[in-house]
Amino acid sequence: MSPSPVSVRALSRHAVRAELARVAFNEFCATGFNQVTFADLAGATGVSRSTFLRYFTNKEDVVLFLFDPIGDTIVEALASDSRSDDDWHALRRALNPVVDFLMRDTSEVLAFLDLIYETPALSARFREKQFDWRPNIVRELQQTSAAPDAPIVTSVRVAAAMECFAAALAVWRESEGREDLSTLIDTSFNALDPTIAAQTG
Amino acid sequence: MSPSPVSVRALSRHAVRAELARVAFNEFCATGFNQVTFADLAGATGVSRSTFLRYFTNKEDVVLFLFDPIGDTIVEALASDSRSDDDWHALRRALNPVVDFLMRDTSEVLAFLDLIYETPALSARFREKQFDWRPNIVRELQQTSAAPDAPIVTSVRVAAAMECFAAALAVWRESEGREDLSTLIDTSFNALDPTIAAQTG
DNA sequence: TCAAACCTGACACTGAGTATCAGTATAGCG
DNA sequence: CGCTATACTGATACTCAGTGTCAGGTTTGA
Repeated sequence: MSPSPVSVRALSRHAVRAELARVAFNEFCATGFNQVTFADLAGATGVSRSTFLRYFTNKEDVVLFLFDPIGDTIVEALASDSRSDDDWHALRRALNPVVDFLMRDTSEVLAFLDLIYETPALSARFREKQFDWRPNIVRELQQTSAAPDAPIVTSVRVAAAMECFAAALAVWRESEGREDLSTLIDTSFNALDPTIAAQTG
Repeated sequence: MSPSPVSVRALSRHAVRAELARVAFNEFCATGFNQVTFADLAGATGVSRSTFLRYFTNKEDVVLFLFDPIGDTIVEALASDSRSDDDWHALRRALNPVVDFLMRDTSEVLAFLDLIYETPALSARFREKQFDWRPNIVRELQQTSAAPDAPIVTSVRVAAAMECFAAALAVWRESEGREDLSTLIDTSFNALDPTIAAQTG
């Protein structure tokens, strides 16, 4: 038998990671992110500090690694898009699977966002993570397009789209999940479209 | 005599800060940002580690504090704007004084940007700094406008404008200052204006 | 001249993140 | 089944950023 594409070790590693993160998240919520040390987490999870640190590159990643799939989700959505219209509408559509992903368990996501938004260090890393998604998205858009625009043009559109998503997510959290995330994203995207959002001045 | 608005101590502090930063910048360029420790900087500047740390909140700030005035510059530009048209054009105009500020000494600014862009920790903090400018800009826009839009709408526009600036600055640096920064900013802003940038699809 | 405010260097401390190493468990192969 | 590669683990030691405190000295403003 050839080595299985998903090795047993990788599965185990994934499971351990999830369990460590689960326990750690409770600690963070109870005591505050900055107050909890790796030594505390080691004690709470029953694993050594060394081992804990081997599963996460830094403390913020213990919370934020859950959002890692989003970047790839966007890229894949763009790849499987018919691309009959412009970048902006394609980017808007590419966020739909992300919304689906977040809506799988809204109360869990809201709990995570609460912790993130009230912890500056986590907010900062969260923005970094979103920033890191951009290059792949830009590349995908440029490859898919029949007549790609200048790199700076595509980059700016992607950056703006990600900021629209971020702004919508922030408002959605403030509403404690009561407002509709898709509608908020639409509002954000329309805010940059002068043909739709005519201003009074 | 009433206490002078700019005290002698504040002046001194400002001068010391500038000198410390100047020496530190040379060290960073010569040895690499991450390789230089606060102990090294203390040695190079002839001041104690404690004192050095009292002048800067963190290592990144030693380099980035030079860009602090930009946020206020944008707000002031908006405040003194006639606001005869929409947010987007007002934001574009508000960047003109920033361009002037950066063009006072292009070679120095380019040297700083080189160090920043090749040091991930500095890039991240630089983005954080730009992010911190946003709330004040949003507030100014909302206060100035006769009929302000919803907060999320203004926030998204400000975020997009700042990303346009960042993208233009990055390209300007890549061109080693040969391209025109104002033109690059125009290109960025137009990339988000579908009435101007008609796409081929 | 005096007191309050401030600056400085020295020192001690916490905690994140890195690196190494010996011992152990496991996967895959003959 | 046994062998060997490889990966996981905990212990330990280390570097360095950043915080806090304290005593001694300097400046400021009255």
